[in-house]
Amino acid sequence: MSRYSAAEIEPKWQSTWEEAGVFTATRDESRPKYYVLEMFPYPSGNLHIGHVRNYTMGDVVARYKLATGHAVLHPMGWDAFGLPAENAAQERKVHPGDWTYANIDNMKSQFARLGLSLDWSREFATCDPEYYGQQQAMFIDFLEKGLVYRKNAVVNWDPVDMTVLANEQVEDGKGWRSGAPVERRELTQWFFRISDYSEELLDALDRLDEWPEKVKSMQRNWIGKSRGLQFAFSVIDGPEGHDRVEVYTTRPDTLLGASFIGISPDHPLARQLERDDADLAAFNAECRRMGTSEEEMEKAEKKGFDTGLRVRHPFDTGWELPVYVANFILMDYGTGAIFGCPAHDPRDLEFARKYELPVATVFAPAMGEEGTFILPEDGGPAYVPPKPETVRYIKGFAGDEAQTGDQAINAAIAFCEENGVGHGVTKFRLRDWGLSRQRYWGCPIPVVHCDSCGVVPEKKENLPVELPRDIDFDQPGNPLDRHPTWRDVPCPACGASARRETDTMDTFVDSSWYYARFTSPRAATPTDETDARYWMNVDQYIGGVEHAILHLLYSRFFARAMNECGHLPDTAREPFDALFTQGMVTHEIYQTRDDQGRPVYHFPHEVTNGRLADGTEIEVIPSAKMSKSKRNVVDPVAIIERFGADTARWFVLSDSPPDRDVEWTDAGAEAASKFLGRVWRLAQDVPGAPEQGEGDSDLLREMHRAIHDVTMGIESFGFNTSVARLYAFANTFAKSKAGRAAKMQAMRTMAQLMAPMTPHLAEEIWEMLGGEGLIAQADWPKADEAMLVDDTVTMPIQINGKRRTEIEVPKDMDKTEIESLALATDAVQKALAGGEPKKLIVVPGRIVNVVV
RNA sequence: GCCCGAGUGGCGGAAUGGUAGACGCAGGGGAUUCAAAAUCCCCCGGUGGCAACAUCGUGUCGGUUCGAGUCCGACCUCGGGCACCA
Repeated sequence: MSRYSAAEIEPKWQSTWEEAGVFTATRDESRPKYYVLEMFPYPSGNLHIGHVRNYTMGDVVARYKLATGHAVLHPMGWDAFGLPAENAAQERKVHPGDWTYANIDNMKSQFARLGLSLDWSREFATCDPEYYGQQQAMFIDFLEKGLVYRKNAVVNWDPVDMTVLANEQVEDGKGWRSGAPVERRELTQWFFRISDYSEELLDALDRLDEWPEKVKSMQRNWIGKSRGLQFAFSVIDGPEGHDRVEVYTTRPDTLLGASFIGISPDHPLARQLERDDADLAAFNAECRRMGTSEEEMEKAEKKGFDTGLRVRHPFDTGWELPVYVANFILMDYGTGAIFGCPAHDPRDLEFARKYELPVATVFAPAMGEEGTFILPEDGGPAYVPPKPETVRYIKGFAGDEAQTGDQAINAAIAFCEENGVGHGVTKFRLRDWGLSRQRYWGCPIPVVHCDSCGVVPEKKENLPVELPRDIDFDQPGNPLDRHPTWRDVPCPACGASARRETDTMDTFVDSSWYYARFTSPRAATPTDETDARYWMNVDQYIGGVEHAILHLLYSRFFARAMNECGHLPDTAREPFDALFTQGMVTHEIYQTRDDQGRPVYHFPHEVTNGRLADGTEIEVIPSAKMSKSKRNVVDPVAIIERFGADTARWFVLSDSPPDRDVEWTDAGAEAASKFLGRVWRLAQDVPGAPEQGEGDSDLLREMHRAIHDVTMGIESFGFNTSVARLYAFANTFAKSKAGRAAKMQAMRTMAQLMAPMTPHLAEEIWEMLGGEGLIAQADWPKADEAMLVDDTVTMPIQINGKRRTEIEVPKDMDKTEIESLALATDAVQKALAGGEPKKLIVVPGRIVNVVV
């Protein structure tokens, strides 16, 4: 008997599939189409095990859909622009393009060994001029439609390296390379008007039935629709032009609990006041030294600066409130100014206690529900019940004394509108999408700055605006800015000498439409109408939950914007019909520190028994998402070399549910390999099995159940249960004494059921057992419903909810018969001790519960 | 800090509100073998018991229900996201 050798059979079938063009997607109006897409990878240089998991899952779906008669589109490409290439350029003196394409070559060869059912003829990288040229064309369309504009926005500025830093490059408020404290700097930048679509992006979530609830929930919160009151406090003796401070609040019902006004350090009033107030200027400067991330702002100690200004309460002109500049107020949200109500906001309470401001409770728990309620002014915590909860208003001014927060808010808005104090407004948290990056390795923004014409889009016939090849990273900052010739171009409008925009696009732009480009990757326009119409939408999108908000929201916006510019049909405004977020593969992080105490990370393969090769002991940080920067990644190539691709595929699908994180350990790959060997041997034995056997129908019954269960598993993304089911089927098969014909049928079916997961092994068995054609193109087996049900069923009998015994009954036995059988059992008789049951629950086919 | 998840044997996990622990790993025992590898078979949550069986048990505390891993509330721990990592 020959041994199962993945090294021999896998390349053989991979070339067979390729030669037969099995996975080339072609439009076929006679078949239902199915577009399955996994989030394309960043070409870091090597596949990691997370990729294997992600792409194997997509492959299972793609192969299954092919077997069920669909025209399948399953493409692959590269999310190839981005920071790591520039980091490599600085650290290793390689050109970002060379580095990227070399990585792509390497990863593509690793991909090939996994035997994925990908249509490689559609491959592209986002850094291909052909791709980003089309992106530039769309940018110009967006510009004409008013979907893009320029405004000022702050960035993290490293004053030593003289460069803009990504949030990731800011550590504890300092630049990661220079160690210099980061400053906020304002630059004129390009923005997409995604906020114009807030309402639509929010409403459409309700119709995304095949998206995970958690993702929709995160997007809803991110979009952040709120109803509130916008009104103004009048400033007493304020500086010229600042006699009012506009405030937005979602809790106008707490107006009588107001204790101070807080404005952002970037608020126009704060900027005005700091001109004549050195202390305030210093305070604002300190606030501006913080990084730009919301997380950093929220975690920072809450600080304020009393401007000395006072404002009048809108309900009582004699009531004056102090105006503080506070470091936790975002200029980007609302009006950049708030009123603080310490009794009902933990952050305001912390602030009020720190600066000894008054605390006044507006509402308390409803009558009879006070419990151990302590007034915030008496040292209790801020009282923030859910808005639908009924509370008792102590300092209410609209509506009943007892009402819900929601009712009170509505009543307060109505009251204020009637009395001329502001008006109700709906606001969204979602901000416009800043796409400018002051970097080289991205898609150039195709506009020209002309002294007489202003900002002028490049002519479409001049696209793509290609990145210059001759650049250097010897100095920090954007090489495009200091390139000797690239910037100098004639104005597309007047022909006078002008300057190219040197900002490039956020890489999220690249990944916001690649799914559409895959439908016609070589088209001379961004998309081809016929192809887009046929293939869109993506029927199943698969990727990491870390993309739950930004990438998916941006893509949803982009599809709408593309639709409005005629690049996608109306039906594709919502581009992903179904979404599956697979869990991450996690691994421990191994770290040492450099001479300045900064962390240095090490790959798992560099670590043996907690030490590096030179004997340095490493710190172990608990498992976290695998990431290039933390180096906690595992090389799947080593596993493929040792066991083969099928084993790697089988292993990543088994055990953990696909949507849950899995911690990578070496244990188990061995077991997967053993199992595949076992199936192989079982298949080899089939032709030699005796013609006549016993239990043919039992084996076939089990086969039909396996078909049913494995199919359900695949359709519901429960690949781990499909795998478990196949283990069980293999166990049954191994024990079966059935005759040759039954075994043949069962084994061919097993191969088919395994084919989406272990396609090479499946083809080999299929061929060995005389299957017709390629298993990759064979029709998916169908379960015979009649074979799925048992004639008898085991019913557990509970006494007071605890299982005590069981009875075996015909599956359609009626309730009263089951009742009498159950009551007759020894356990029930003993429990009843001659008495009557208090209650008897019989769920036919499921359970009997006797309450005594 | 805010938003979203997840917690079940030694381990990964299974379980339409209905027998908790399927399947796999590790472990133990056995068969085969001169021996080993490979393979095959059996056992395998804790406690008590020779056993039958009893009892406890799904992060913690409380609730709903005839019945809760599953539903509700509070908390703890871990993970993801927080707009320039991708």
